[in-house]
Amino acid sequence: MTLHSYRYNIIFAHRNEQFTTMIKIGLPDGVIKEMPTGSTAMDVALSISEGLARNVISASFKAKTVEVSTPLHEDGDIVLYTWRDDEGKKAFWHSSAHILAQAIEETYPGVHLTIGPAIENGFYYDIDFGDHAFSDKDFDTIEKKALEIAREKHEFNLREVSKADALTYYKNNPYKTELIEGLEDGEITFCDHSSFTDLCRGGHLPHTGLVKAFKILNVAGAYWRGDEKNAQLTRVYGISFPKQKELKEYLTLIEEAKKRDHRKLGKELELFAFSQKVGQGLPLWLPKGAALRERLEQFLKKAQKLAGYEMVVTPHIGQKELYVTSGHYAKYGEDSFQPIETPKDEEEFLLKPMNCPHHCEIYKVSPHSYKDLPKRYAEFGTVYRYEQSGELHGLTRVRGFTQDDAHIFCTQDQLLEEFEQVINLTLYVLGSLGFEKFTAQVSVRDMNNLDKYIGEAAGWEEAEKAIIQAAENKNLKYVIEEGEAAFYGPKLDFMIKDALGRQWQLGTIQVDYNLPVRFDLTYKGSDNQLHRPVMIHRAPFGSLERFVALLLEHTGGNFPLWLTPTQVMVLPIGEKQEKYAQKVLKSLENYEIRGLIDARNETIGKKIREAEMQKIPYMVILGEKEQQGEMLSLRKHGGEDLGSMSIEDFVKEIEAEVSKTLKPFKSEV
RNA sequence: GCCGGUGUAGCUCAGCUGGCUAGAGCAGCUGAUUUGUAAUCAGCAGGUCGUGGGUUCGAGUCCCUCCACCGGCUCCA
Repeated sequence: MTLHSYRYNIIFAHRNEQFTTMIKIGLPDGVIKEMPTGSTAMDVALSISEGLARNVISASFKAKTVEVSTPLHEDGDIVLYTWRDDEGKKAFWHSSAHILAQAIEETYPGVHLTIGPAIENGFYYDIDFGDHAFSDKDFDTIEKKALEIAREKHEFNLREVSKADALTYYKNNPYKTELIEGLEDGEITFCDHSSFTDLCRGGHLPHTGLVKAFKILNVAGAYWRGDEKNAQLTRVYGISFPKQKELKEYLTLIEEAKKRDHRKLGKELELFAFSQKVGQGLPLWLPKGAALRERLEQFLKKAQKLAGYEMVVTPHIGQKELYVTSGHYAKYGEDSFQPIETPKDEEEFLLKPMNCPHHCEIYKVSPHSYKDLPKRYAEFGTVYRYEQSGELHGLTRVRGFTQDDAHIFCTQDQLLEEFEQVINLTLYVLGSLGFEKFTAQVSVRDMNNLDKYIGEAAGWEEAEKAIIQAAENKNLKYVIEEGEAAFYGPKLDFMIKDALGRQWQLGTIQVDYNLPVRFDLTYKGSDNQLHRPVMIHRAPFGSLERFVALLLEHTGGNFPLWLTPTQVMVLPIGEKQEKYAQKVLKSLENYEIRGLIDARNETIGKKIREAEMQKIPYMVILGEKEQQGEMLSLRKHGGEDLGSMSIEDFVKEIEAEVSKTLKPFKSEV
């Protein structure tokens, strides 16, 4: 059960804290329960839910304004927050940001504080340190100081301040002054604790003492108000917890994430590499990585063929004019494009940053009738974008990458069905690769700002309806985001959650009303008139680079069996079993099972260890026993011993395992 | 691009405040060993200490330039 509330003054209470007034609690079934004076936060929590009580560290009461999802609460009712609630965490970390600010200000007098909000995991404070370069050497001092402040159990007190008084208080701080300038009398509040005062909207712990663990995670540069034209501040990230143990758990989680970092795994599993000499952001795919890509491509090609796509191939460069026509050149600016030098300066070529203009030109090669639509052109198109150096990140952000791109040209009437087809294909792709948790995000126009969108309103409306209808028809869990549409059309993105609960955007499907106009694409309708086709961009993987990165982090390197580079490692125990090992491998290869033999003169323990580290799903161990019985002993990655079995049974085992994730694609909607 | 940090052998890392010829483990090579479910033993080889410059009697260590990487910001067709 979650209680939602908005606009309140939270006062956190310790679980043993007694309430001095009679409290009414709204229960989910609509019952209002009255708690006598003197009840503790724990009592109250217990009457709400047994399960919740264990987590209660705090409660708020005397709320000024409380709005809840179900109309159970009246003014003055209690709203309980637990450490597990988003609101509770927010208050906890918001308070911690104040403590951090105090610790820093007392250590480095003269710094300018700016803003310090709670975030999803912890909090940060943006600070102008002046000449001091705040770095990890300073963390220790500040952490100790913060915990000292916490231990003193200072109360947080919110008070209203007039604009004039606030400006006077912050006359030496240009940032706070700017913030206050944007506020009106009556909406300015200061929060005091200890000797420290900060401009603050409210929402706090009752006192600092609840913070028992405090850690500064890192520092980073951040522009004032997020604008790169503004001064750059130092952003100090921190996290805090009510228990030391929880901090430890959090740090362990971070360690876990580091182990799954695709850059680390990519190196360890010999999938890809970078070379300073080749250039930054330009990945080199090693044999195992290339094989993985190949398999992904074949997998998608097969499904796409069934879904009626045609493969096309377009060059890696195009004339500048092409991108001027498409509008991309004006939109992204020349700095994003990579020019090609030509022997004579007569023509200007650019490395291809997207495939769509090329596909539009393919569409234009011949005239089209409504009878041959939809046209679905697919290409594994490698594109180059000159990303700023600081934005490059492993395989997720590179300067050269291959999109599993396709463009569908269809009539407005076909839009709904085509959209459903694409969702169908995307779901198939995600499902086959083990992504089970996802939601869809439908991005539509900002209805208050219609000027920024091009194309006819009627078409937009239909497209937005079609997308939502398609999402409904496919039973997707979706949210509608107003104002998130691209200027040229609405879109649907899949938001997937990886194994560590991190959100990623994947498998985008976009409707485009812009390019068909810019390239003057037409088809002849049944009325013998020329009409404008609608264009759909889609890429289930997004790019192979990004997708492999995501897959690595999601699976921790344990790919689905059908995809993994080496499925089986055959391990003869001694020299005498080498021939038999060859025979076993041959039989497996006849069933299209990918295996290798490790016949080195090493102990079986060592060979197993190395196969384990390479995350190879199956290890086949062959000794004298197995050779005599024409059997094999099977070990699964992770140590599970599957005992001995015949080759045929092993093949069945693999085939069963593969078909758990990889199913044939069904093209009907 | 911006702020902060890092860069030592193929990989992971040690090398304190400047001082003999820069170390270790793994990987590699050679030899012994022919092995039963996560590291057999021994020997050998391997480094312009990211790059260029500077300070110093002396620089892996201090300073500057550039390059790359890492954490963020901004950006993401």
